[in-house]
Amino acid sequence: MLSIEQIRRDPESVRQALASRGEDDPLEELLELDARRRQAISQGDELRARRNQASREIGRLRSQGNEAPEDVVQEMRQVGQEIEILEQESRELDDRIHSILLELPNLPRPDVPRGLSEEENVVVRHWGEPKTLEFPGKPHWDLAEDLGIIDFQRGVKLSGSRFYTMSGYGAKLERATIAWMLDLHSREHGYTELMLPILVRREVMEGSGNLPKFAENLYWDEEDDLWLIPTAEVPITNLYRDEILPPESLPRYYVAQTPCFRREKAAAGRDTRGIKRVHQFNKVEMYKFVAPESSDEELDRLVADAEDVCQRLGLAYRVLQLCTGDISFPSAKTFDIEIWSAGCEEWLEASSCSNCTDFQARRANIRYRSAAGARPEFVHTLNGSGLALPRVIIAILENNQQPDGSVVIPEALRPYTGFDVIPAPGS
RNA sequence: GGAGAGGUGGCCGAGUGGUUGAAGGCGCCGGUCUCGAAAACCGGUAUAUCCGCAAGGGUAUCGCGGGUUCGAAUCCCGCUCUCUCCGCCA
Repeated sequence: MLSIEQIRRDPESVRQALASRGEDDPLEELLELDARRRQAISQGDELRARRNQASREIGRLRSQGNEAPEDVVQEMRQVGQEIEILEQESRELDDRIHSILLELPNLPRPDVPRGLSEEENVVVRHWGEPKTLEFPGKPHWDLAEDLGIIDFQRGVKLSGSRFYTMSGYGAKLERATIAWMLDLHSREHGYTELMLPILVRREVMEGSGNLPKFAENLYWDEEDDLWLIPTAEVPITNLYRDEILPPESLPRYYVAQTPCFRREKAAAGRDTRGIKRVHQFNKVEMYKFVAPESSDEELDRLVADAEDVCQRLGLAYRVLQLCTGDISFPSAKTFDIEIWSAGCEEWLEASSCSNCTDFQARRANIRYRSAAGARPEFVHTLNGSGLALPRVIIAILENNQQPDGSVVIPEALRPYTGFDVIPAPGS
């Protein structure tokens, strides 16, 4: 959520920042509502001050055994009604302001490349040589099906399109990759591992920015009003909701593996083959709560931690800085990591690392004190995949496939898989 | 799912209609004392919002929402969460 104070103080730069994202701004309406709201509050406060004073006087008289003067009581009864009207007015204005603010995205950092579509994203670096196969390689949907490790038909039988099942070597490869990534981040990069609920309350979805605007991409249980998370970012963001963290408690780094659920309504018809875009997938998510002044630097280190995963798996990748029009709703600055996959011959987005500045912290009311006695400030939050499983599995399978259809397991994963190779079909 | 108990400030805990934003204690911060520390003593210690350059002042907040009243932490109604016991259950 954007700060109404900032909008009041400097509407022009907020307007420009929103325009750089391709967003129409409602600032004029917002400012007018805000002015009216503040006026209603002032008037109400003034009346309440009068009433409090009179009530105190009545109390004093009563304690001395005297009756309250009837004209004062009458007048205060009148004042009470006026207060009620003003209260209702300011509550309504507040609701309207709040609901407008909930729909506005974060403001891009000044150093984010300007542009309205993904065409304007900037490749900031490459690592590794994109793999080319010496033989006709298969895309993973053929490869995995031939190996008998992914069953698309039976996934559809259970749950419909964009669902799949994994078995045998495939299931073990996924589990091993998750365990290895969690160990890497927790043992070597300083993250604390978490196990989290994947069903969350409505307000938790609001805190992370997924509601109210993106409801159609979420699965929802109506009876209990619980929502299936599209990423671990959602529960982690809300861990410290409505808390004031003491000094010295930042930064905090967390890592968690959860299933992620996405309806993919907006992408209907896209990427329908294979496991690149599915309704349920596993993801290892990194997350940071940091002091505002350090968030840009922390983002760079977050990206580096995600890159480390790719490097250790020997996956060639490129890092993109997303332009103003392509960063996600809560983000002020985002880097994507795309890994090369030799079968379908494309760059696959395996990680998206964002600095959400105080946007989620304001929504979820997460604050901290920089020093004992200091005024509470909103923290900055960052999130990044480290990494998203299906796409890592795609790249591992496609890049490491052999002419006979077998797949060699990356060295780093072998202690976790317990096998070095997924044997060729029929062997 | 059934029955009961309960949600007060960073924590514990008092408080059943009137100068109570809230006693007392703990914790924390500052000071006195000390070579230094401990102890003791003194003082300070919530958040949000509005007005104000500031100093300062007003208002709101005792789980949440509503009601009664000149006035609600205190009374009434609804909701919610926690705990205990029973039932069910991986």
